[in-house]
Amino acid sequence: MTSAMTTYSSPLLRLLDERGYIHQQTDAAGLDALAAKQVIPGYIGFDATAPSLHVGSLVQIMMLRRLQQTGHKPIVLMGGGTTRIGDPTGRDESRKMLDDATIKANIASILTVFSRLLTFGDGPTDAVVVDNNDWLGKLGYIDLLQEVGTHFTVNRMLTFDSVRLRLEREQPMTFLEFNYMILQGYDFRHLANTEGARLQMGGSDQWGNIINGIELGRRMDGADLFGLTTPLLTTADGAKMGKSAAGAVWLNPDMLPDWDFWQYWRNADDRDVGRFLRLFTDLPLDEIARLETLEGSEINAAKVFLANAVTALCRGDEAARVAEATASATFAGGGMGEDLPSWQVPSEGCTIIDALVGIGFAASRGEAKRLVTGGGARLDGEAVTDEAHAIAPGTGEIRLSAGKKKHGILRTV
RNA sequence: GGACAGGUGGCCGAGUGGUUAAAGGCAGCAGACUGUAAAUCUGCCCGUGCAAGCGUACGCUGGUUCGAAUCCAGCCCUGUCCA
Repeated sequence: MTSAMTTYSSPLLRLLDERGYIHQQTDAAGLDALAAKQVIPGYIGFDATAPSLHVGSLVQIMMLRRLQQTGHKPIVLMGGGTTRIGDPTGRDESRKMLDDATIKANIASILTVFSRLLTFGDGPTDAVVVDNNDWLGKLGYIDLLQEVGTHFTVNRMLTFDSVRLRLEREQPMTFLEFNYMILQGYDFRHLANTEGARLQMGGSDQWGNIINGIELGRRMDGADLFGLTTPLLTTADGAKMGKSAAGAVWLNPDMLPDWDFWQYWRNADDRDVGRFLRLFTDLPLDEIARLETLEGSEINAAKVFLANAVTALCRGDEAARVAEATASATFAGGGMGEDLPSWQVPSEGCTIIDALVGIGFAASRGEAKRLVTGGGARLDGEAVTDEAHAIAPGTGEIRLSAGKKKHGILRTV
């Protein structure tokens, strides 16, 4: 842990420190000195279990961005190989295995977001992408045991949280999963040799895995490697970041509409605003300091700024602009914006229940009925409590609301 | 391979023949209060239906019974201990 008193000489660590990225470091002074005198290739590994990362990974991506902003070289490590095993960290049960084609497709999809946040290329500080399947896939079992296995003791592996917790809860851990940390450690050593990587970053839950890599590099090559972790991001009310009502807050637009992405940030807890602005935007610190002292309804201005900035970064300026316009039309004006979800009412008309299900505000007809009965459904701002309430065709665009925050457009033409 | 314990709704966890669509908690949704915040209070929380009801559901497959999440058999999976 770093204290606020720490002063760094390198722009990299100063920036990371000021903006709240640092949780633990293996050798703060050593890394600071190195960062002050040379370009540091640093990497973070990402899982390929889904076609998109969600906002829980955004801190990590932003760290790579900060690395590049301060003149260093980000390496994006896609876990094509390790995903075939499955990281046991933080999981109380094994997860299902993915086939190679799915993993490949996931990686391609995940990478689309990175291109917005990082500059890729061949230059000394340009970001590069590597896939650990390229080297782990080639490693034979005997080679692995001989090369890497001798540097790990089971005694120590058993003390790792990822293993220990599983055992304590009497949950199964397969031998396959048990090997995850060995392979992940090997990644660092490999990247140090092939890409000159000196720094691995990650969430605080990756601390153990990172240490393994540093240790392995030291033992096998005498390399001097560094590790740095971010605090585990939870929202102010204690929930893990990245989950919302509808599920995960995905970074890819095809998995979550811009409007919902924008709303996620707009609805942030008061207490999170300053922290999020520091982590997820490039706004200068004195400006953030000003915004986060806003109180009462004024803090909403800061939330709008946050939503705009993060959406622009991950989805593009246009997406942010449209979402904000939609929000001000919808919430302030009581009207409708172009970004709201919409649904075409069938030509013969339908009931409000059909519309709620059709537009996706209710998962089943029963749920829609409960919503109506509970007084949470509104048409053009008027509460509708009659389940049979009909929506006639040919009455133009009607604003359908479910609760305070979900709004959509019914087209009846 | 053996002994023992266990597999319940998104999660945790009661339930050991009918009153059980299954206690309680968490998460979630809605209402009130607010600022599209938090906290608090209230209601809801398998599907379908206006409803009565019907259909699904307690690891899987069979069986006993008027009736099974609950009893029996076989199988699958997990844990602990033993070989």
